[in-house]
Amino acid sequence: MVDPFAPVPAYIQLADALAERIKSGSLRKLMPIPSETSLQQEYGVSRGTARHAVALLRERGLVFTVQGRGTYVGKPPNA
Amino acid sequence: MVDPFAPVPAYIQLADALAERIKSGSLRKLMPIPSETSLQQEYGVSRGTARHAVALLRERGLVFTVQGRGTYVGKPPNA
DNA sequence: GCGGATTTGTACGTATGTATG
DNA sequence: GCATACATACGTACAAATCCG
Repeated sequence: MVDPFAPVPAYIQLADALAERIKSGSLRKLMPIPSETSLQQEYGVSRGTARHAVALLRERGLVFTVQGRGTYVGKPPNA
Repeated sequence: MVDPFAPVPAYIQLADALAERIKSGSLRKLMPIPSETSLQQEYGVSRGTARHAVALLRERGLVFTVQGRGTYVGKPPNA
């Protein structure tokens, strides 16, 4: 759960939490991370904030996203 | 003016239009690009879409942003 | 092929916080 | 104090892609 009163923005807290779950191995390579709506409920944030957090992970190269499928840990298999 | 019916998203149309204005020299280095609210009115999009477009230009290294000041063409003078 | 469910993508709106001038 | 501008966060709605029965 994200702390809405913390000085660090919710989307960063969420991104860090997910990065930790990946680093710890609880989310493994090529496995899907929770959907945006799941993150919304699990962490008590809006979908926009969840999307923002996932976008950060994408910029860091930790995950890749496929429309209609989901977001996965690691780098895209092909291309 | 952005075409909301075009297959290419509004924020990409806007980013491309701004990139063109920079490339053509109508927006010159270290000069501020129009504010988000200006872009909003000039191109008939919402502020969120204007912000999205500017974020793209930032990722491409075409502009840099200073909170409370504005967004400028080129790279940050210092640092 | 079709329809429904799921998931991400786009676009809009509003409110509030923070920083600068 | 006020105006401007960016940052964060919430909400809604619909589109597009995918998957499955």
